[in-house]
Amino acid sequence: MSSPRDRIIEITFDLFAKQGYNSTGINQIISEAGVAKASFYLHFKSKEDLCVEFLKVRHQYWFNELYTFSSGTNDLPERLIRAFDFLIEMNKKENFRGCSFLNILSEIPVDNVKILNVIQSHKADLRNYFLDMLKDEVLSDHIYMLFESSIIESQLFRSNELIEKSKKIITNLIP
Amino acid sequence: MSSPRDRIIEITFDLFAKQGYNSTGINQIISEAGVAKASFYLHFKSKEDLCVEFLKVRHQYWFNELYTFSSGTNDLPERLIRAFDFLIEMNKKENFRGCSFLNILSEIPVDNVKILNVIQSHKADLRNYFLDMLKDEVLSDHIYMLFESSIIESQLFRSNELIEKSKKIITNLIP
Amino acid sequence: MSSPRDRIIEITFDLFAKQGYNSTGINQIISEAGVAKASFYLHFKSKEDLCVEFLKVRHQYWFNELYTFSSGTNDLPERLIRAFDFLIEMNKKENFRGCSFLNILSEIPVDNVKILNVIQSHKADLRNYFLDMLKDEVLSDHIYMLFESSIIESQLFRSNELIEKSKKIITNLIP
Amino acid sequence: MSSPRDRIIEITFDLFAKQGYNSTGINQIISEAGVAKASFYLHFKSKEDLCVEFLKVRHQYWFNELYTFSSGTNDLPERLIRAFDFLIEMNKKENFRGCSFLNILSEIPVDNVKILNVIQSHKADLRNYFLDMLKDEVLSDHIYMLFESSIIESQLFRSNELIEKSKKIITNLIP
DNA sequence: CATGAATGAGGTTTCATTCAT
DNA sequence: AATGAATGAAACCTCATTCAT
Repeated sequence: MSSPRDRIIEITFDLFAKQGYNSTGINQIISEAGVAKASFYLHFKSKEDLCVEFLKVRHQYWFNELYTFSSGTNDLPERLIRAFDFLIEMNKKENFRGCSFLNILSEIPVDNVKILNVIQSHKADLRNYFLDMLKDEVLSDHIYMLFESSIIESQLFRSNELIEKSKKIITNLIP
Repeated sequence: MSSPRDRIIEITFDLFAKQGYNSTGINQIISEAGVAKASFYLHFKSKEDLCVEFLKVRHQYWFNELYTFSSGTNDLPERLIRAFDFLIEMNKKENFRGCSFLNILSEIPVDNVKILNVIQSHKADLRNYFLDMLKDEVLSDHIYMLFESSIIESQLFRSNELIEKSKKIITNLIP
Repeated sequence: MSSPRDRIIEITFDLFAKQGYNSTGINQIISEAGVAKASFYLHFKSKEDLCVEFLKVRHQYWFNELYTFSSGTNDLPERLIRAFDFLIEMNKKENFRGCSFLNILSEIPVDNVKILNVIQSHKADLRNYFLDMLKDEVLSDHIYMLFESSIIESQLFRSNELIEKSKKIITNLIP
Repeated sequence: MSSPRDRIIEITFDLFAKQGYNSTGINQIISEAGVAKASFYLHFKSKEDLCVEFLKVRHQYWFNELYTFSSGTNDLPERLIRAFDFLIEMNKKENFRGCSFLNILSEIPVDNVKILNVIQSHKADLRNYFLDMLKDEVLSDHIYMLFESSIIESQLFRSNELIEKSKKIITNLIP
């Protein structure tokens, strides 16, 4: 059996993504991880600290999945389309729970800089992901914004409709 | 002095928009509204009910402000640009708190259909707002998605940068 | 049966005096008072608040008992002696638990002004009690200090020895 | 670098005197001493044990300082006055934190005999300090009590006023 | 229509101590 | 002799909601 710390992170990964930050209590985490409460606080200074750790793990996981999903082609438009198909895949896997980073952004007080920084950093990386591919800041940000909307609107309407529409739109945008 | 119900709604309007749904407790609401606890539950079956009411009021308010801000021109591109300028105005007024509807979407459990419906309805109206103007579903959804991203990204980065970029992009999109 | 608030105060009165401030938890108080936790916080903003309330009640009680015990004579030396006999009485009744005010003074952080003020106020009243009787500040403070020591030393040694010695001393001090 | 045990004692000496017994956690002690948790319990059976050790070290320290401060004169009244001036010096050095022994007396449960004995022993030594000087039990206990009050009242009122008053009083007491 | 007291369930965090290595 | 992870129990406090009046 894995270490308490690992079990906490594993369970947190599931619960935060599924239920959100505020709806997931320490009690549920330690209970499902089979860990004593004091053990939790041995490894994480606070729930906020756990959140930062979660976001970092999620960041790793999410980009890994994206890379894996998009690899296998060097065709630029194809790679872009695959990024959006990745969203469809994630919606299927996670039942339209949207973006953990944006969800937590909505849950934290405006002055929580520690968490905000991690979220900003994640999205900055995503912006760069598109910029690296397209080498055109206006175009890449354009697509980044369609990508972000695609996540949110599919979460809102529990549907991939606008993701599909985005795919069509960007097909026409790319030279 | 206005009725207890009105005072509750008025205060809720401020607090939910400013602090979010979960961070605003019933106690704070009734205390700032100067209303007894039981009086609150006389007018609202639950906090969820109040949330629905809040979203309806917010819906009214938000579209009124948008209409007011966009009126005064019949030029199509100009009206579109003004919609985005309205976001800048709101960010200034509400300190980059983002969209109350999307924020609450992130805060509620996935199975809360009652609230979800109100949020979906609001965003459907917004989609129609652009569709009515543009009469082209692909184009209007395209702009709708840029609009949604503009809200979220400005909330995330506490900056109007991507709103301004969107304005430039749509200028080139409109025939 | 009395109100929850009264039961809380009654139980607190016993527990704080018997066990001290830090050794008495909210859980024990509400459990012995037969009151829900939220009911406690309905009436007291915090444990610190309860402490202030306790000290005020204790202040009332203690001076009432002192007055009662010392009444029945107008002879000055006799009244003074009775004040010290009152300490013996209290030690018997409360098993040498000493002074609640001084005990709590030792338990709070140095910067807790709210509680400190109440304690200072109590002791200032006691100093004035002797000053009013003796009309001589040096003499009254002299006796006040013997009185304070009498409390503490009897608590420390679980004995009335130094109270008795103080009685002999002040008999020689009074003209 | 000194041994873990010594570092623990050194840090404890500072923290217990500054923050009190209950407000100082084992975690803070080992963290500031740079010692592992288990190493602590290797040297001390319990926090209570550490407390006993602390009181013994404090006892040594306190009397040493008192002797040092009072030496340099063989004049009896002068030596007595210096004892009270020593209190003023300690208040200055330790910011009116009072007597560690009496503070801990207030913090421990009434039935903690182990710690109680050490405190009683310290104060018995202090009583003997005055008795050895004065050879008159009534007078020495009289002054001992003024001394004890002086400590406590200066802690309570964050002022040396009653110490100064005690000095005047005892000047008149000594033949 | 209005009230304020009362609640059960849960929140996050910290305590002194022990165990396996 | 030394360690750091793990713990059960308890700390103080807040949540949305209901009840008796």
